[in-house]
Amino acid sequence: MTDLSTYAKPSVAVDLAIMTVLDGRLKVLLVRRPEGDVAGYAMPGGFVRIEDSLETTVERVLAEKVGIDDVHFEQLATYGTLGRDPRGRVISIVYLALCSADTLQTAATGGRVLVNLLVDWSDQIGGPARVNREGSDLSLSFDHADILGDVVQRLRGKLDYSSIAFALLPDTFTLRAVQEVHEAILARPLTKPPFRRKLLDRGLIQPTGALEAGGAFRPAALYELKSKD
Amino acid sequence: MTDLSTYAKPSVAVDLAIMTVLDGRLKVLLVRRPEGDVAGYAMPGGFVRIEDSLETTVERVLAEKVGIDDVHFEQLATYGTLGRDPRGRVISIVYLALCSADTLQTAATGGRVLVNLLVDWSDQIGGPARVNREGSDLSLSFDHADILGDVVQRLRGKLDYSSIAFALLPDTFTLRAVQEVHEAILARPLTKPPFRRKLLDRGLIQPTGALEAGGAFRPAALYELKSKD
DNA sequence: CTTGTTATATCCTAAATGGTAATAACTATT
DNA sequence: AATAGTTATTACCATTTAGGATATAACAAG
Repeated sequence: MTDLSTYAKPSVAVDLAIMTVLDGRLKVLLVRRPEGDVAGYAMPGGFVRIEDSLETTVERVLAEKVGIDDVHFEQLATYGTLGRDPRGRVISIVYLALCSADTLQTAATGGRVLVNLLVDWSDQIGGPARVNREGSDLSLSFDHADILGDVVQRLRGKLDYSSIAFALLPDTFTLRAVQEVHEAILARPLTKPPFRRKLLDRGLIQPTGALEAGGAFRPAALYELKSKD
Repeated sequence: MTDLSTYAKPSVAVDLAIMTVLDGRLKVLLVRRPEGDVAGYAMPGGFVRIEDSLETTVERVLAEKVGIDDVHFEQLATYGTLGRDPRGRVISIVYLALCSADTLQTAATGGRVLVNLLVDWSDQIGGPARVNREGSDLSLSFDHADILGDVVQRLRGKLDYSSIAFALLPDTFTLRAVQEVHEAILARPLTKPPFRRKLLDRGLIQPTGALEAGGAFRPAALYELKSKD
């Protein structure tokens, strides 16, 4: 290998797809870009400093730009096409961050908005995402429409064999709540009994013994994630 | 966002896990690192120049450092832990590259070696990889043992729903050859009839009409990938 | 023409899947 | 206190899928 400082270096950033499910819909948190800069709405992100790891950078963006912490996040993919950022050569490492809806709603102030995220099924290749708020579509900056399309596709693929759905739920939850999260991500209805069976057979969750409160009809049992055993 | 040139930038590299199946074993192409540098064997890689896209960099490494082209490759993950390269801050974007065994064998000259790659199953979490050649283990540079562990895990996961297995085979192949590739990657035997059925039911391949030549017993039918329809 | 070996097809069992219908449990109302 | 209304949970069935054992077919070599 050659000396590390011989050539001009690209900039490296992390971009965060911070997602949740609210009212049966998949949402993502975007920031409105300032005037005079690149137009539209974008995922929050920040540059990776030479003394920070990727994870540290993610946590810094979450804290400083979004004002939340303690959320589950995982790396998805890295985008480095030339010209994807008109201001210069930027390579973006995209992370998926998941948290419950109430946390995100409090974070959606000022230039931050929580918007609906729509991605077609279209022969399991996905395609770019569309975002809208109160009926009107918003335009996405950079290549973020393509990225968010990929993000949703990966989310759908991981749903069955990972435990990401629980990252979108509070500590205790009903089986119906889990199903609603799955339906929002997959954008299609699921039938209850097989869903319950598969979920319980996976052995990831256990009943707490408590029941859902406040409902008008028969209360559902509350479950929680098993601790690792 | 801030000005792109305010802070010192990390270096960005691509590292290639160039893999094949030979004699029923999963192999990876490594380069012996020069004396006086970081010790051990490593994946071939190169720095991402500011005027090159990630894909261009991959193709450059394949051509200049390995001497092959026209191989299937796809991005896997990005590694950016502090201290993973003792020479400086390097973020590595890891690509998986797959090609047929004969291509790789001709490339394995000089400092390049084609070695066995072993990763335990261990409760589907993977763990670090081990590599050996002619019975003796080789030591891996940097964090490449951990990376190669992740690589094999991803390879195993994608085997059933993607067409990566065919990237390891010549243009026409027998069903048995496909099964051998799967068995080498999964490191366990598979039963023939269900494997054949699932493979054919997926509709990705079609018989060419020709038969395998040179064998001592009943020749198998040759298949090829269907063109996209 | 026989034998050895592998390729391919047939069949069976068990498990997972997708769904419908019945029952249970609770709230709210009368 | 009884009843209606709604949802949670269970029971059950039909279909498909996976895994595997066995039989048959096809070719080469002697």
